[in-house]
Amino acid sequence: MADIHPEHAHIIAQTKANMPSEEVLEKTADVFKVFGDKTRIRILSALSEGEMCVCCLCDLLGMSQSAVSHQLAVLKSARLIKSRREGKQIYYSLDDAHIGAILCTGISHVEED
Amino acid sequence: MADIHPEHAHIIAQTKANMPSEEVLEKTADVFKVFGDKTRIRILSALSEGEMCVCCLCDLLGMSQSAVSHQLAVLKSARLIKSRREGKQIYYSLDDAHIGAILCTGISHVEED
DNA sequence: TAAACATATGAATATTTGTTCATATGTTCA
DNA sequence: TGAACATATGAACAAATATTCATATGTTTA
Repeated sequence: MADIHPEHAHIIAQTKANMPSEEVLEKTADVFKVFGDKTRIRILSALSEGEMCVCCLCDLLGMSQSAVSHQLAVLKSARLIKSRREGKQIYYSLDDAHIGAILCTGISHVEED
Repeated sequence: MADIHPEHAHIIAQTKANMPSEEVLEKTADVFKVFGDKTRIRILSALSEGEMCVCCLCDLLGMSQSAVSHQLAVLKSARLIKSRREGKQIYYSLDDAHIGAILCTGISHVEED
């Protein structure tokens, strides 16, 4: 491993000073981690069109109810989606405008290649 | 697992029609997956201040050269960063303005809690 | 209230992934 | 050209995670 060159020391110090706290960086990574799964992205993409119940999501995704519910739980505990009960069914929707924005930015980045 | 209610069928069809292709969704998840690690977020955050060589990153992050290089390889193969050689050292920087934007959006989302 | 329905959840398994260790590659300087 | 330096990389291991299976919880309807 290389030693730090003296002339780089102040750049390191300055960069360190300008960076967000470790806590913020860790939480940010955790948010992106939740976006970083194909099933969850498909769910978020579907919900960006409007709220939807679990059975519709299962049909739309072609996945088991259990797998979908597990991922919904992950999304909800990260506060990317929220839920609403109507009778026997539970409707999910994006929690926040930020969520749709982050999703869109990511999709645009991919599509602009 | 529940059956689809007939009155939901058209919502499913319509949502499906409006969603990006499976390929785009998968690539989008892959991009976010790369953002979804604390070490890589710390690297990206540091590079958002300007280019930096590997040994500086190691010092800044307090991590081994090998661990940092492995993550730099991941970031580079996903085209989130690019590199430039100057003598013995290799300088890394963000590949694209999009990368900084996505990072900022995520950090803002976390900080606004 | 019992049965049917919609969804949630714990445990187990298989896969993915981040770090370490050892070593290879490529560059400069004496 | 050989030694020192800066970085990359393959293999191995440990930790994290997505799905399946079985079952539990909560709601409605007959």
